[in-house]
Amino acid sequence: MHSYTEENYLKAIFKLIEHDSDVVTTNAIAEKLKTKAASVSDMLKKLADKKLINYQKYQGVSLTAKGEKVALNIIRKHRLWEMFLVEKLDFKWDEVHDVAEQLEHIKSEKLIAQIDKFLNYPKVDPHGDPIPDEKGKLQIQKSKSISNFKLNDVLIITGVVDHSPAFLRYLDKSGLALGNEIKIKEIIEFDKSLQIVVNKKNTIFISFEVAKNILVISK
Amino acid sequence: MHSYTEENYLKAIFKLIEHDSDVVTTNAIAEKLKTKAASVSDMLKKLADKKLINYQKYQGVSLTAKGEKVALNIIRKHRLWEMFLVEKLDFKWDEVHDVAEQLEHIKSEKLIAQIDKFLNYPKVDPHGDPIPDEKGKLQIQKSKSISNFKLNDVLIITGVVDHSPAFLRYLDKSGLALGNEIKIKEIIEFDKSLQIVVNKKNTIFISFEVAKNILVISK
DNA sequence: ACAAAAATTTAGATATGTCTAAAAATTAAT
DNA sequence: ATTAATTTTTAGACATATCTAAATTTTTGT
Repeated sequence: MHSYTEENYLKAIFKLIEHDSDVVTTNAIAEKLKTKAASVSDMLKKLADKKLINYQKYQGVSLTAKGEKVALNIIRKHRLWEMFLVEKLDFKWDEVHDVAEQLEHIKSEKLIAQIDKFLNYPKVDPHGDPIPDEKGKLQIQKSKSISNFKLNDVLIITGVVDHSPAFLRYLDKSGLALGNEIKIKEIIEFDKSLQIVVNKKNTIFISFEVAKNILVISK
Repeated sequence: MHSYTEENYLKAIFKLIEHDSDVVTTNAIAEKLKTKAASVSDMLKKLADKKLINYQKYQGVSLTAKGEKVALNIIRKHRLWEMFLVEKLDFKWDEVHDVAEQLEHIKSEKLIAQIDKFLNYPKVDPHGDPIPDEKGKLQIQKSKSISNFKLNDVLIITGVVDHSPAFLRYLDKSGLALGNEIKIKEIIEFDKSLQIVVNKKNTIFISFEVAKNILVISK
């Protein structure tokens, strides 16, 4: 079995690789886990010994098949727990992260299988992130951020990039939720900020920064 | 905040005091936690420094008010999680212990409050053990084991002393469940084993050892 | 291509929790 | 009441995971 800490390192590496390059640097991991590069070096050595990562000194790391399996399992558990908290225990989507960070390390095959069943096998979590299946299969997200679209495009909100409570609360306040339809009404050339119509009703302004952090698909 | 290990020590001390004497010995704790007396001594020093236990070398330990509060909170979480597993996730009563041992250490006030609400504020767990309230108030169990009663007494099963899967599965197999009515039909003098009628239907034999481990109240 | 800057690793410490073996204190027995 | 047995504690190690500071490697800039 893997320690709490090892699991967190594998998850961090997976997430850093997922969106960006194919290799992760020591510093990037240190920043993500709020620890120091020296500590990361130590742990990388340990994970490499266990064949969970591909690691050569100074050359960055990637996950082995074995390491990726562990990471995906943790992510599966994290996202199912988030779903459970929101769907069954009335948590808001900006409140679930820290608790799910703890729950994801509970070791019990049956527990997570039953949670999955109890939730009726959800495909995405409350932030629109896909939930890997028992085998670690992850559905590819085909959504892009709003900033990739053009005037008059009609889109459906499917997810968020930033998961911070501050950002999620801003979306709540602005009436932007998963599943909402938005239409790009105006694009300000100067700062790339946008005017959008939400659910054919309310017109609001969002900055380029916000637009980059909202994931959508064409309607 | 207290570490996972500290919480387990406090819970163990509480449980050892609960039924037996007013002071616990180092060896008793070591046996309960499956560790060595030397390790216990080290930890007791630490817990005493934090004012969670009353401890004088060689004289055994008891919990301070502060330590008892922590212990009761862990027990509350453990029992609520057990209830959740049985009621909502179709776990059997002999399957919940190990998972609840992990879940009880999750740190989130809101989480446990919501689980409590979701279960509609249960008073006892699947084994009939009382669930402490948010303030740590524990309802006193007035039940005794079957072995304390006499011929022709009619009783209701309210709990179990032994929580081992082996014992619980034996009860399932014998048709003995919480809430069942039993009548003492015969007491064998030689070995104190009993013949009992369950729910006015089935007559079964149970050993004195089993009788000691089933808690009941008079009907 | 070489020096300077940045990133990464190693060395040596610290903190937690565990262990074995030895020492000390308590309890039991004659 | 003194010895023997048992229990408990201390001393010294070990494993995990972390840190700071120093050393090393890689990357960048001219």
